[in-house]
This record gives sequence, structure tokens and C-alpha cells, in this order.
Amino acid sequence: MSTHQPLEPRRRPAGARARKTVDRILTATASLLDEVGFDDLNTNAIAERAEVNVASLYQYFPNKYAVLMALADRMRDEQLEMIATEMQPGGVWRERLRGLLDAYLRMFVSRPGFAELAVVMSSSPALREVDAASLAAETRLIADGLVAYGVEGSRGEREAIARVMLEASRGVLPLARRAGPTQRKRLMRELTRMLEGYLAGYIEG
Amino acid sequence: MSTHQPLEPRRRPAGARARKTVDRILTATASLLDEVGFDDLNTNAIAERAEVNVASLYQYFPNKYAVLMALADRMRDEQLEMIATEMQPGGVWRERLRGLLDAYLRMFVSRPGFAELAVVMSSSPALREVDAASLAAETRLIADGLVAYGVEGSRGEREAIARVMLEASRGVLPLARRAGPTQRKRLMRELTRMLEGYLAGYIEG
Amino acid sequence: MSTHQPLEPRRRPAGARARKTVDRILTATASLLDEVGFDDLNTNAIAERAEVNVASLYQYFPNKYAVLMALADRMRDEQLEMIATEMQPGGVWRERLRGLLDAYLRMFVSRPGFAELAVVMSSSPALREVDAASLAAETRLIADGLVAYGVEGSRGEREAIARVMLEASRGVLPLARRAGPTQRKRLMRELTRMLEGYLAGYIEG
Amino acid sequence: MSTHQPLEPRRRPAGARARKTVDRILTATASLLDEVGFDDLNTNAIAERAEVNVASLYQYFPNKYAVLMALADRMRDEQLEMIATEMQPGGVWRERLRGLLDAYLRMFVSRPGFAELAVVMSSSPALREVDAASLAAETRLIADGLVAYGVEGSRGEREAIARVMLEASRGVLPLARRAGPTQRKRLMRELTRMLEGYLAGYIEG
DNA sequence: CATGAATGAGAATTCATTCAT
DNA sequence: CATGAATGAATTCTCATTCAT
Repeated sequence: MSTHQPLEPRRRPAGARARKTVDRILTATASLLDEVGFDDLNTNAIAERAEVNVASLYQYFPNKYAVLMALADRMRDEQLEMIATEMQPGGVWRERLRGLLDAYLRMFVSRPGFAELAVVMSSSPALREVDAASLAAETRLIADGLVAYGVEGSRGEREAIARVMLEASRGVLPLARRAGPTQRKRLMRELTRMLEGYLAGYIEG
Repeated sequence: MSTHQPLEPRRRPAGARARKTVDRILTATASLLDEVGFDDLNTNAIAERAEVNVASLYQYFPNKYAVLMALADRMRDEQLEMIATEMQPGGVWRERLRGLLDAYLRMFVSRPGFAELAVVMSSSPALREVDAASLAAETRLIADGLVAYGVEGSRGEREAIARVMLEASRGVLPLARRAGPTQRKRLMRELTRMLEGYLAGYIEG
Repeated sequence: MSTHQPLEPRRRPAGARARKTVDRILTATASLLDEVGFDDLNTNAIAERAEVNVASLYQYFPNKYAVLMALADRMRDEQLEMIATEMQPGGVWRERLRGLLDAYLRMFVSRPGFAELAVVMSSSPALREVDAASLAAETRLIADGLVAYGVEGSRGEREAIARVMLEASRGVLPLARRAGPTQRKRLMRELTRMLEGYLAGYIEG
Repeated sequence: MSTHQPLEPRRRPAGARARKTVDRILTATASLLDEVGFDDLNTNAIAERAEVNVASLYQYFPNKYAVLMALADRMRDEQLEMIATEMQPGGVWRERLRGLLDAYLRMFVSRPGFAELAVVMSSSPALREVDAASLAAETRLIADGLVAYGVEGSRGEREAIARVMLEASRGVLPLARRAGPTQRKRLMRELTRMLEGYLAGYIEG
């Protein structure tokens, strides 16, 4: 029932009232993801939390996966913007890298639903494909930014580098998020060290 | 429906016939995970695929998550054994590391359901806790092995190191699995380079 | 949900613009009936096809069945007029009968929604009663016309005759409509032969 | 949602208990068809009336239309048997024809759901196709029997004759069913007269 | 009078789980 | 211990209908 479902929104909200409705749906989804997790996420719960009728939800989204996908879109937009900012040329690359990791961590920690959504997007077959595309975009953006850091090499190489860094971060950040402050610092320190060393090999080696 | 369910098997299979039943259930689960994914996995489908009656499934497992957990257990056992082997002292650490990564990749690529299960275990709230414990064990094992590689530092430090390496690998390996041969090689090369550089800092620095 | 609903239009369209709205609704209904059938016919779809807001539809019709009923009314008017024309006295009765059947066939074939509506009206409990009345009117009209053909007998007898002829036609015409040209000709020939023979027994016997 | 749905039963009942369940479902469907009509027929109501869980219904049928289709199948079997009996060679054709019409009337009058189902099958787009096939079988059976009555002509001709007779009957019989005894007699007399005259033209003309 | 948007109430369908044999 | 069958309890999704502007 899930594989290959339509994920496109049914209709874009036109007026302000409608935009608000969609907004509430997405916000509710995000908070529920954090509170009960994907397994127990369902359209009724979303609608209830959003204080919206289920039918309204279905007016805008063809199914539950489409809601998640819209939420992901929204978050990805924010994220790409953040990356673009952090990867602008100028400054010392090590500091820039740390800034980027910090920003990532902040998203994972304080964006409700972000961490949960990240893992759901790549684990649910229904969403995986679209998530792959989105990750590819993220990868490209970072790969491009690496040039400014001083990394040479073909686009393909840089994308592989970016991807490996990205995956390492995507694995460690949720841990850091859930960990206590000491453990979090430790994990972030190690992650940073690993990525810095890795890039240093390309930039200074 | 999902949070905090009993995950322990209901009864250990006694006779050989019973053991076979359980085995078929787990194997069916693994193959279904690969074919239809977690979203569409359900006990009836598992039983059908296993050519076993659903009621039999419930004889051994209290619920759906317990099946996944048993499957994870089985795979984790294999995996820990593999790690223990690959991390035995002796030999050049760089080669050992590569061997370890190779072995990991082989599991991801050829163990049916392994990659899928890995992501499911950490995304489903019902299973996350037990998965965390299991990952902790894996981490400890690697952390212990790092000593043999020549890494110094407290147990806590080594565990952080191990964990970061582990997460990076858990992120990249599924990608490598799905990629074509060229891309796979490239990703593995970068992953190896990153982890080697990282460890080198501890061992040779 | 369906039995015994008010079927009367809520308000007659006053201005020309309003009349156009109602018109579009009915036309849309007719075409949708042909395209998707009664099972999938719904007010939202009608409104969309009519390029009219659903709320406007409810301005003129109290519910879905009332729309169908209005459409039926409109078609029945046309039909009764047609019958009145074809059954006017004068000429050879056999030719008149053929003319009548031809005219019926034309309606079934070329009036969008006509054939579909005919069957819907007699199958849906909500509409059956009003359809019965309408068929009774049709029957009476034909029964009256039979006098001009030379059929004798009481009004009741003539109505039974008319009704039997009518039902036979209502069964065969939709078939003829869907059939290819050869089969259509054959069916119409047999229907004509049956009805002619039947009437001949009353007129010439 | 209705066009082109799967109509095949999901699984044939194996044991006696299962057969009973399916039976109750079909019987409940038949009685509901008579009582509330197709518009208000829904799987919940069927299950309730059958004193069976809805899920059981879905164990055997993929959807509501499949239930109707199974019911139609069951009735059609009975009906074809009846026709075969009534059309056996021997005896005076006029009497045989009357016997056949009587038998038809009995089905329409006393088989619960039969009349309603007949009209539903040909009006619902989802079922129409399969009903057409079934009617074709009925037509063929009658066309074959016509030979025994003394009707000559090609198979195609006889089928057209049979079909026209069939449609006339299918139109008049439901009326007769709903009519009072006097009106019923009158309608049946006229129907018989029409069909007899029609066939006489082929047999004795 | 029209429209965008919303919603109550239900209907279809599924699925984890249990029961009787 | 296995199996055919059943079922409670959701969950997804739809649709006729109304409201606010």
C-alpha cells in the first residue's frame, strides 16, 4: 500500500486561510514525529493535533507520505539555505567547517521533527527515492562549496567527498542530539576531528 | 500500537521442527524487508511467505516487533563474530581496517534484509532502544579492538572514536550497496581514506 | 443517505447568468454519467466539470439526487415532445411505429447521459418513485397515441400494451446503442418485428 | 474508485465453516438489496446483517462489487439451470414458453434480491462488463433452445431473437413483481402475447 | 450570487492478534 | 504444535454538504 504512492500535493493553498491550514498540518506532523514516532503517526492524529478536519488534510495531500514529503521539502529548503550561507567563500576553512557542523547540529537539535524525519525519509521505501534526490542536491551544494575551501579534484570526486562527510554527520548528529551535554561535546569533537583531518588531506596535503 | 511492546520471544523453539518454523519466519521477514520494505511488512505477509500459519508465528513471537528484533539479534550475532575476528590483534592496522570495512560491506550487500533492518531498527521507536543497546555492544567491541590497533586513550574516548567510525560506515555502506560498481568503489575509497586518516591521527600522531 | 430525499430544485434560476449555471451543472452531470458512471458520480466532480463552485450547485439543488432528477426532467420533456410528434394521427401505423423507434434510438445514441440516466433512474431507490411517475406519463402518451394507430380497447388495456412495448424498447435500445452497426441493425430489426407483430394483432386481427 | 476493480473472490472458502460465512454474506447482501437498495448498500451493513466481522468479508471479497458479483454468479447458476430445464425439447412450444415466463416471474418475485440485482448489474459500470458476459450466456442458452421450439435460422439470428425476448422480459418482469395481482396478470398476459406472436412468426409463418 | 475553504459523518479496507479444532 | 478461520480496533480516505467572505 505504500510503495509508489503519489507524493505530490493535491492542491496548493491559495488564500491565507488555506496556507495556515497547511502550515498547521505540517507543524503538527513535525511535533508528532518527535513525540510518537513514525510507527504511530497517522493522518487522524495529525489532523487532530493540527485542529483541522481530516478531510482538509486530504484536500491538500493525497496520503500520509505526501505530508511527510511536504514537511521534508520545507525543512530541506531551510537547510539548503543554511548550507549556502555557511559555505560561502572567505575565512579559514576549518572555522567554516565547524560553523557548518554547528549549524547542522542546531537543526537536528532544535528543529522539531527534523532528526526523526531525516531517518524516516531514508528508511521508508515510499519516500526513499525522493529523499535520495534531495540528498543529492545537498551533496552537490556541499561539493561546490568545497572548492572555496580549497579542495581540488573533479566534480565527481568532490561529490564523493561531500557525500561521505554528509553521511558521517547524518549518523553522528542524531546521537549527539539525544546525548547529554558531555557526551554530545565528545561526539562533536570527534566528528569534527574526523572531518577536518579528512579535508586537510585534500586541502593541505 | 508500537511504543514499548514486549520484544522477548514467547517460547524458544523446542524440537527441530519448531526451530525450522522460527527459521522460516525470520528468513521470510528478511526477504520481505528487502522486497516491500518496512512500511508494507505485516505479520500475515510474513506467515504467508514463510508458508507457516500466522498463529504459529504468534506462538513464538508476541508481536510483529519481536520478529524484527529476533532477526536483528540473529544478524547482530553474526556481525559481532565477524568484528571479533577482524579486530583480533596482529598485522598492520591499516590492512585490518580495510578488512573490517570489506566485511561490513559484504554483510550489507549480501545478507538479505540486513541493510533494511539496520535502518528500520534505528528509525522505529519501538525498536530503537534495543537497537541502541545492540549498537553500544558493537561500539564496545570495536573500541576494545582499537587498542590492538595502537589507539591509546580512555575507554570513553575510544568508544567515541569507535562510534563515530561506526556511524560514518553505517551511513555510507547502504549507499555503496545501492550504487553501481564504479560509484561503489569510489565511495568505499573515500570512506576508507577518511577512517584511516582519522585513526592515523590517534595511532601515528 | 438516499431514500426519500427532497428532489425539488431549491430555487429556480432567476437571471440569465443563473440559468447558465444550472445549465452547466446539468450538462456536466450528463457527460460525467457517460464517462464515469453513476457509481463514481459525485457533486464535487460535477461542480468541477461544470466549472462552477460546489456551493453554487447547492444553491439550486438540495442534494445530488435532485440534480439527476432535474436532468431527467429536462430529458423527459424533450422525449415527450418527440413522442407527441411521432404519434400524431395520420399516415400508415407501421411507418409511424418505425419512426418512433428511430427517434427513440437517436435519443439513446446521441443524447449524452440519456441511456445511462434511464437505467440509473430505475435502479436508484431514491429516484425510482419519481421515475415511475415519469414512465407512467410516457406510457399514457403512447397509450393515447395507439388509438390513432387503430388500436381499440380500454384505456387500461392500451396502457398495458404501451407499457410492454416501452419496456421491450428500453431494454433493447441500450444494447443497440453499444453494439456495432451490423448488430445494431439486427437488433433494431428484431425489435421492430416484434412490436409490429404485436400491434398488428390488435389493429388488423 | 469503482471502475475496473478486481471482482474475483480473494479466496474460496475451504472448510464448512468458511462456506457458511460466505453464504451468510451473500444472503445478507441479497436481503439488504431488497430492503435498502444499492445506494445504501455498504460492506459494514452487509457484515452486520450477516453477523460476521467486516474483516471476514474482506477475507473473501476484495470489495463490495465482488460481493455483488458473487451473488450474481450464484443466482445466474440457478437461473441457467432453470432455463435449461424449461427449454428442453418436447411438448407444445407455446406451453413451454409460458412455463419459461412463469419460471422467470417466480425468480423475480420470490428470490430475494434477484430483481434488484438484475438492475444493479446492468447499471453499475463496475459490474456491467461481467453482467454482459453473463447475459450473453443466458442468451445463447435460449437461442439454442429455440431450435427445439422449431425456430430456424442461423445462430446469430436466433441469438438476436433470444436477446430481444430476454430484454422485453427483463423490463416487464420487475414491473409485474411490484404490481398488484390484477395488474400483474395483465402485464404477464401482454408480455406472453407479444412474445408468442413474435415466435409464431418464426415457427408457423 | 459566487467562491475558497472547511467539515461531519461515514465507508472501505487493513492488520495485529486470537480462537477453535 | 499446527492450521483455518475469525475478529476488534483502527486507519485511510471520500463525499455530501455548509460556512465565511
